[in-house]
Amino acid sequence: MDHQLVVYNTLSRKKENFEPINSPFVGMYVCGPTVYGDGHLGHARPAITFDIIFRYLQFLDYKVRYVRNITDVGHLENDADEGEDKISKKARLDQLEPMEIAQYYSDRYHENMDQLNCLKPSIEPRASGHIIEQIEMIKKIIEVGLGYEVDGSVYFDVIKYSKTHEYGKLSGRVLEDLLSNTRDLDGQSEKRNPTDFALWKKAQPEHIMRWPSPWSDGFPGWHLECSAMSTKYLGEQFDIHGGGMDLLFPHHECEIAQSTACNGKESVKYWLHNNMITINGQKMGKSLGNFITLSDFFSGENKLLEQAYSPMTIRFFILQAHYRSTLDFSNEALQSAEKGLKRLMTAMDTIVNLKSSETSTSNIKELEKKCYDAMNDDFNSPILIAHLFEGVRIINSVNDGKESITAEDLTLLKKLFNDFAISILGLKNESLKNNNDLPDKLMEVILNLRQTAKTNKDYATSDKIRDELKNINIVIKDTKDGAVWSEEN
RNA sequence: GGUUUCUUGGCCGAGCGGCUAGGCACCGGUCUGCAAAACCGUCUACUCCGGUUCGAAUCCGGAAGAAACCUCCA
Repeated sequence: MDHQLVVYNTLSRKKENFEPINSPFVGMYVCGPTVYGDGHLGHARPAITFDIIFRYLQFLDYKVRYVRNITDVGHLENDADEGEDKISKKARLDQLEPMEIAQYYSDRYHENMDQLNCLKPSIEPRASGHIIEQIEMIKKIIEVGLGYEVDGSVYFDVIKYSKTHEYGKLSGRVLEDLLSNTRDLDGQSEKRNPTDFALWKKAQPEHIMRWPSPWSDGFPGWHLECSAMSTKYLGEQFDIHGGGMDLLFPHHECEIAQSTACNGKESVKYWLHNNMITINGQKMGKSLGNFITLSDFFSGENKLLEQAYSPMTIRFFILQAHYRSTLDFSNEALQSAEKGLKRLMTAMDTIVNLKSSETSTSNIKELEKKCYDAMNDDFNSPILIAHLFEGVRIINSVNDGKESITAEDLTLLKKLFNDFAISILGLKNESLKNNNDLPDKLMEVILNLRQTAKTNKDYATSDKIRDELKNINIVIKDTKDGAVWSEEN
């Protein structure tokens, strides 16, 4: 089957046919978290967005190398020289080694990602493990004359770069505007121009995270790691670079400048950006302090939450909106997502026992095509989900005997749900049926019923329960502390 | 202030010039010991004002409102 996938490229602001540089191989780099705090709902968005992109590309038989970094080198909180970085600050406050902070929060992040059923990236490089690569990159940039050193720090010369390249092409910014519109310069910058950005920063005495370099003991600038690590693992040119829209400027713009300066050519073919999750119409973010952590969602322990929401509810909620649209958080929206997901999952249980007939009242082939079309149109998961609900309607109608389906169509329908709901959208049934605790929980109910019967001296019933369980090799033994059960072979 | 984007029914959320998006909620019905589920049906839309067009939620112009980025943020 030949499916033309179309993706929206931020660089061209258009949908483009997806054609890998070196098919069937696809390289995808996504900006990961800075690990100095618990992951919140906003972090789930890119993770899930690029998870379904990863899943779908693999489903289309591409060989995908998916790289998502962990930023464990603290970025400066502000551009002033005496700025402290986020990880160091947290470490100082908690009296821990910065790497303890980074380790703790990356573990938490991974746990959340597993809960959300996000596949692990192929490579998850850490910035701190690639200091050498970053230093080499700075050397190259200085070599080509686009980096300059001032007192142990190295900056990228944006003005000079823009003479031969278009700085601002990704975010649609014009350098002159940037220069005239930059906010207050916070004084004492060593930079030649306010638009220049740091490649290497000399560490102040109190700065704990530091590495040696030809220029000073310090740390790499905050855009450099992505350029260095994407080049290392995906090559000088690769297919997809993803991340949140808030990273568009300056982060990704600077990445382009660095990589281009270094490699002499554009490195990324398709730039993909997910939109923000909002709360009361405003972006949910760390700096605004209006975020709700993923763990809070799963436990329900947050003032803003009326109840707990399972990881799959969160996943489904996010997938019900297109990744390039903002998505507004509310309890009402999450509750309807929860119900919708349940309906979908119930139908997937129903389909297993569905009976086929001579004829079909629905066109499953066409439904399948619509599902492919939805995903091929820039990963339109909400449309895909709408089509899956059409499938749900069919399943329920057939189950009710109001519609019919042939054996062939039934097989196709099962495959459709398996492919699109499970493999591509990465949904999974969280119901008890797929829960390992189920036997224990069921036996508890049965043993309680039997105990009630015994208390009522209804020994016929209590014996019947014991005998019938014995028939399926479950043995009940009455002990002083109550009944226990075990499996006999 | 600059750049970019958005404004759809009770809520969420698709839509890219003509065809019911979908989910949740509501209402009516079928089914039902009760409850739930399921099924059928119904009802609420395209911020406003102009224009292009046989025809616009969809294209163009204007107005109002909102957001993101311009500083770390997914």
